[in-house]
Amino acid sequence: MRILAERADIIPQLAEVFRTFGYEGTSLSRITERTGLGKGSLYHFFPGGKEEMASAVLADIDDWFEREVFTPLLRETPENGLAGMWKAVRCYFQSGGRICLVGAFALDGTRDRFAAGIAGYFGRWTGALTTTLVRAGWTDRAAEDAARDAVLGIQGALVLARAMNDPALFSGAVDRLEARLRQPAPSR
Amino acid sequence: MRILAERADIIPQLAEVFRTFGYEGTSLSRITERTGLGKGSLYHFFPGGKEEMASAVLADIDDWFEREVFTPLLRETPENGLAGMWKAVRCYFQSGGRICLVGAFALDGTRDRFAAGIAGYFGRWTGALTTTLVRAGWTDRAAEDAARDAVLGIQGALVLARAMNDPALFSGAVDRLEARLRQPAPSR
DNA sequence: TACATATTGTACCTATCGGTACATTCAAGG
DNA sequence: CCTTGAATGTACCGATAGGTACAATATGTA
Repeated sequence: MRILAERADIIPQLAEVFRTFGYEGTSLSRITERTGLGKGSLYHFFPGGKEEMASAVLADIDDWFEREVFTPLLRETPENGLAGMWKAVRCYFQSGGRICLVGAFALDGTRDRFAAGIAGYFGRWTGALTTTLVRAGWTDRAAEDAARDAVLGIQGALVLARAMNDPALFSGAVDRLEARLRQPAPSR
Repeated sequence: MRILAERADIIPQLAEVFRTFGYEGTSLSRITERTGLGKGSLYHFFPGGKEEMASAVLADIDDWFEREVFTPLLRETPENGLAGMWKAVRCYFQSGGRICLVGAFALDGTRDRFAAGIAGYFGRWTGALTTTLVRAGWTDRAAEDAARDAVLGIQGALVLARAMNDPALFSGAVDRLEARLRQPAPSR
């Protein structure tokens, strides 16, 4: 067994730091402070420095969603896939207590640095959700709109919940988003 | 007439810098570069430095929404108030080409610095919108939920549009949000 | 024109930024 | 053991961060 750190162990801690302070607000000294790892270790695991650290975090998030959300959405029945997605979303974002790092990075200049990863994450999410809704009987157009509205609703709920410092706001919004995707043919 | 700068002239330029780089990513040198004003002028108008600059920008945004959105919402007929809000939203966010600084600040550590202002902005927005919907015949509960969903939808649409680098995505989402508020009694 | 005030440019300060170099320590395999 | 390579701590680098001090300049008014 290893006592020393492994790259994979560090990534969740890095993610928390970036989530807390944003990309620009995250300094190496803050990373050291939160992870207990000096620059020596940090640059050993991530020779590309801060940018590679953030990149690794994004890739890790991407993997998690691919495994826990996107793939189930496409492989299981639409009902199970959707149920799994909402459960995963509530769990991952800790009922509104944790923000989406990908969304946060998208808003400022950090986006340019990770444009491909950010667009890929949201593209595959809305894509998988659209496909699922079509399989559930929605028309192509309605499914695409509804998928975007769901994903964007989650992001907006995270913004609003954090702005108002009220995580319950996230839970309530997610309940309504989930309900909206359950009616097979949209009434509007 | 004055040739030298006035505080009010600087604020929109400051807003653009903060929008582009975020609070932490905005350095004094970048502000100087974009505004053409040296540290002398900057600290003359904003003795509190960067924090006061961002604070002034937030207050300016707040004023604009108060004047152009919240007040009309409460003073005019619900139909006119709502129509005005959607027009103002499309215009202000430049059809998805411009993000909401208040929402961006809410997501990272910057929130703690401006917590009151950020919560106030979103609180007054959802509050005015709730009141308007009640006046339009919605039940209290449905109005409150719908108001939150609309505001959060706008924020999420900005995130998604920027993430996908597709401003049209914002316009489409706003069309649907507007339509959803138009049906007096929600079908669900 | 002369004065008072508002505005601006220059020089400088300390702290910290991201990053590098490298010697040291550690764990495991032969 | 002893070697080897992964992992780490320490010291350091130039650049830039936010901020201050203050002299110089511009402006409106008497």
